[in-house]
Amino acid sequence: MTELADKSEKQEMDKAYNPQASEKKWYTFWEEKKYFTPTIRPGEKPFTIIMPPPNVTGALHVGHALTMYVEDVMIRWHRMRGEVTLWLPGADHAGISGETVVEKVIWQNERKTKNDLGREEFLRRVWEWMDEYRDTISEQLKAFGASCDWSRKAFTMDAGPQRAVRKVFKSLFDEGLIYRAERIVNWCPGSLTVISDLEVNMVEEDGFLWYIRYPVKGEENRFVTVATTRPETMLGDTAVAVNPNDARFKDVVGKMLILPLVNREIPLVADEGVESEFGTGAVKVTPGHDPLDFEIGQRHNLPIINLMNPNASINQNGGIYAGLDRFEARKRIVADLEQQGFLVKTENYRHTVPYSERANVPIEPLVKEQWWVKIAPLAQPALEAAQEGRLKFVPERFKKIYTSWLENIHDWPISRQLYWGHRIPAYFCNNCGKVSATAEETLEKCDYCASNDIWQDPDVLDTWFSSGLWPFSTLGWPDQTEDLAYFYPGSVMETSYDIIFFWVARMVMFGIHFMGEIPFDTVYLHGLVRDEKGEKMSKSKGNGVDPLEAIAEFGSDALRFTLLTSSTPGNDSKLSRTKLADSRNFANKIWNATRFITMSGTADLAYQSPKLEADAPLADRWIVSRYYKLVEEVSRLQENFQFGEAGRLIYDFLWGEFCDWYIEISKSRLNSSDPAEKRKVQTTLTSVLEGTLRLLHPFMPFVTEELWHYLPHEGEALIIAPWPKADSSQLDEAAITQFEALRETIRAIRNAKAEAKVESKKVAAIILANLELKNLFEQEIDTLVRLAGIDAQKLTIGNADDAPPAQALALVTDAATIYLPLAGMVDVEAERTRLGKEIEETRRELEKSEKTLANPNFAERAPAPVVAKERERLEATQERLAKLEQRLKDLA
RNA sequence: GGGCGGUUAGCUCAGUUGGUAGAGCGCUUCGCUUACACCGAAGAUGUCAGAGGUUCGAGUCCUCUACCGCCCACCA
Repeated sequence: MTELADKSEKQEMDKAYNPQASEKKWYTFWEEKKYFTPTIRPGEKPFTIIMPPPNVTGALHVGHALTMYVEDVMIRWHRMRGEVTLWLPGADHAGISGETVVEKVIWQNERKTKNDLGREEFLRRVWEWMDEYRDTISEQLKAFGASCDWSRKAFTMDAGPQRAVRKVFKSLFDEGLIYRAERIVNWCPGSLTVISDLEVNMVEEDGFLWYIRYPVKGEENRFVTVATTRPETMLGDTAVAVNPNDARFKDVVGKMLILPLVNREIPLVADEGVESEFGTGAVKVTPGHDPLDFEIGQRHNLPIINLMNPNASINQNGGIYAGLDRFEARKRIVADLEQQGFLVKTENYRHTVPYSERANVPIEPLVKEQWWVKIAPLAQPALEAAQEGRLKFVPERFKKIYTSWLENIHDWPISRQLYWGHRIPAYFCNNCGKVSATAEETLEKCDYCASNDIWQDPDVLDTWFSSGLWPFSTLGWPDQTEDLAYFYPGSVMETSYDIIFFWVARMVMFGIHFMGEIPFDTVYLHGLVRDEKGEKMSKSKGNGVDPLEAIAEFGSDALRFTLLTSSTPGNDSKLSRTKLADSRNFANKIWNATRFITMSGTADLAYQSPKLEADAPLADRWIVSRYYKLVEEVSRLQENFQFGEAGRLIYDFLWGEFCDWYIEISKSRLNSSDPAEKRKVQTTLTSVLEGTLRLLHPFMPFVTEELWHYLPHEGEALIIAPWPKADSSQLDEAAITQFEALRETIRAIRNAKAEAKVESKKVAAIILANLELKNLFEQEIDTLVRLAGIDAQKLTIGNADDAPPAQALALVTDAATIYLPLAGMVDVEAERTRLGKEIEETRRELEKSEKTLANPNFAERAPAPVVAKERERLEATQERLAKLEQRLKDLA
């Protein structure tokens, strides 16, 4: 290992950063050194993130990449702060989608369905698939640079989590919080299972509203007209309902109607649930296939007719329509109604249709006996945790979304008619007819009559049931393990905002119920990653960015830095190639900065942290001060989960200040004939860079780790190097303002040269300034000469009141007045115009300042520092204006 | 029908205790200065969606409006 490190120290650096070479090398190094595996230190509060387990249904997408990067930023940061840090990785068996994916593959290869194979064989195939893809996912996580503890990796179908699931089922069953009931459920005719409301998407579609008249029994030519979007369900109508306050129907309520086509008698009932304003005010009631109708049916004791086969074709209860698909039946029924004179009219109608999220077909509401979780007793404490502020949300607005969902929560149907998943640990007894639950792998005999003539429920549990236990099932629960005691509750739950209900809420409910504590104190929610056009990435659209491809082309750090800096918490972001290229360039920039510094011969330099030295040159004091400011800012932002902003600040510092200015300034001192002088500047260069690499490490772990080993350092790896401490004793505010003056001067000269299109690289210059700044410029002659492009022989630094030269460009800054006596620059007229423009601009600024200060309320109410600053600004502007005006006068 | 988010330079977006608008890309003009052309220097461009309000002062707080997007919801 140290061999590896030594090698990078000695090697001559390449001209450009090569991510591929570095990424594998360092990940292996970190892993072998076991940096990802925390050492439990009793009494110390650890920082813990349980990774949202990706579905084992294929490769990871960019959304996963963002998840991992955000979590890894937190993890690496806390690890560097010296905390016991655990990031526990895992994978989810993904119930329906897992089953569907494997079904598809088998169908493609063998033209066989899961039923052809049978439960056992099918499950064997699913396991094969899962084992393969779990490895793929692990490989991808490694490519991301995820510093998670592989020794603790978990899978929702592992023996441990399986045991946890049974234990929870059994407990809730015993507490009466899991019950079995016949209710209306969302049936997915595509995947042939029940799904929860959360798995249903409402899709707006153009459809029709059909008006059908139902004859009133025994009254010639009297009808009640209903409006419906689903005429085919009329076969299962067992009533028509109207609002009890609807005067139009007062005298018909209670009478019987004749159901057209079927000729069955059904009552006209009055129910509050009916909106008089809609349609005709009368609604057909199909308790077997509509949620509202089901409720009306419950209230009025209406019979339930199930019309559909599992694949949503009409069953034998549909009479002559039996065997038809529901949409085919719709056409026929409408045609028949029309033909027989029952169809009053057809209106175009835009409405929402419930679709199964998984199979992308309209769901079919139907009545089925299912297992349910009675949710209110679990939801209440989860709600309170948020309301009382124990559970925090980042960004805060999601708290409201979370609480309002819990306030209106419905019972949770948990059975799924699948093979793949946690088999429901409930057994039916053929002898006594009762049902027993167990926490064991199998149950031998009925809990009630001890008969062994029992059979297990064939269904499995909703995948979110096991996901909800994730924060403690991964730590060994129900056993009281050391991990569980130490790492539960976790610190942050980081995930995408679209699974607050599915997952976050359920973890909180189960966590409180079974562990007595919320499973984490902070929920951090990131947004969706979209494509360049802002569209949601998806496989079907083919617009998804494959993170591995992006990594291959730009590097893992580039993808990470891009995703982290182009988003703010909770907001969606767009990913584009130009952004990726930009981040790659940044990695290359710091690579080359390091290369430049080390090429000056820093190999034998002893490590030290950036140090402010009173007698050091201005630039040194400046960059060290700026570095410590950065440390403070970045740490603060990390604390507040503002990773994007933190990353951007480091970028700006490294590129805009360290490289553009400090390295440039350092060049002449690196060439100094005085070895001590060279050492000094090298020390500042390496120490500031080393410190900044630490700050950057969570944002670009690979390149920073690689570069760190080329620099003087302490310890064996950057990943475990201590996070820099902010230190106000290392701040020299004066150096910052002075350096600013120097920068301003250099920029002014560069600007003037560019605008005047000066050919020669070095120009003559006369800089006039007040005493303090004059001294500064004299000390910084070398910097001025080199960075502004001044001929050292033709530089004069004088007092503010020295006589100005006649033939020269005049540049007025707050720091100084600079004269450039440029050859051929004798166009007095042009110079006058230029000065005139500048005077005009300065006057505008002055006016603004004067206006603010003239307002008596400003001085009275604004805080003193703000007023003082405004005064200073006014004075500086006045001075500048005076100088400009003087110059204009002199030219005449 | 409720609720939330967005609307800032041509494009993509920052801008968290309210104090005279920023970055990257793109564009223009220079430049192979011994780290980097995945580079350097200089430059241009904003009624911060609109209207009102609070305030000495509003991109930032409040109200309303418009457009875009999302979430929730049993008008068939």
